[in-house]
Amino acid sequence: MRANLEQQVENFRERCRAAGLSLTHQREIIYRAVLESREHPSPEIIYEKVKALIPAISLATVYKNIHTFIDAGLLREVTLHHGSLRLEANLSEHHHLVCVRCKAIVDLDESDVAPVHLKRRPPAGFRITRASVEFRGLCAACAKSSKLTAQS
Amino acid sequence: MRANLEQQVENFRERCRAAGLSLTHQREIIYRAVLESREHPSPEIIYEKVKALIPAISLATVYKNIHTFIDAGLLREVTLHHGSLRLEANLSEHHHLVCVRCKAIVDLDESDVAPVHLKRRPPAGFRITRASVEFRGLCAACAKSSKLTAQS
DNA sequence: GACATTTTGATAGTAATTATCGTTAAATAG
DNA sequence: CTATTTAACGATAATTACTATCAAAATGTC
Repeated sequence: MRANLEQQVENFRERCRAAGLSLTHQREIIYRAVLESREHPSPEIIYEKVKALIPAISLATVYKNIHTFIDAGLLREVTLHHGSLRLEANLSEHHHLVCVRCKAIVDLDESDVAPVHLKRRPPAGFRITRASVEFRGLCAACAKSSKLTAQS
Repeated sequence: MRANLEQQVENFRERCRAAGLSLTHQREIIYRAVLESREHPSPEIIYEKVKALIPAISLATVYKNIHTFIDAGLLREVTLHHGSLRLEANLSEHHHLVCVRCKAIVDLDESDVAPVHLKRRPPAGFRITRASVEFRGLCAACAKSSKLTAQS
């Protein structure tokens, strides 16, 4: 279940202090905008929402704080590969192992993973055509070169 | 197991003909470049590989053909959200339902999906920190407005 | 092989994101 | 509570990834 909103915001303040981040008005409004969104918003969407409350805010501030929050583990990116299109020719069912640091993708055969299935009916007429698992973690090389600072 | 390369290329030619696509030298080399890649390449990487064989090729040709191939179902994009960063504040384990057309993302609670686990040992020292399932399909609104032409 | 149609290459244009830098606000010392 | 230090902000230029345009070249068909 979803914790109550003000509680989550208080937790946010706590974690900012713990991470040595200044608590600015802009930061709290940006974080709230993501918290209150169900739709996994893009930076542009967040910018629009925040601008309704802080008309003078800069788009750059939104981007900077999004990254600050990701680095501090307060927000998470839905995909680690948003920067550039990544392709595959393997059209058979399979799964992926992704390194959160170097973004390398390794295929896992379908048979390597316990069968995936949705226990409930998908929401409101959604027609599922495919299911694949993404395992995130650190590849051997990245694990060696660094400690994991923020989960992704 | 991986079908042999020349067989896959022959299958590619077949499917191009079936889709009414001209068989150009550029197309075959681009498709081969993806086929021969283990690393789920970006358009830039493909461009570099292809340029070694066709020095005069244009980057635009690479991009156009990648999209032609995706539309024809010959290639698949690893993530549907490479165009723009998408965020979430929900840090607990959960899964996603994604519409291949409108790119909407809906959360599924961890308990809605049968437990995910890797049956074999992850390759070469990879440390997994998280596993999540992406269900792809068409949301109700998109299913109504169109037929599914290419799988993603 | 000639013609109609696609595709290609060069390049200009656009969207998303990042860097720079002077100004302002937050944190902390006194 | 004021001054000082430091971090963050806002404006905007720059960059990166991608897309559109269009004349020239290659493909497929008859």
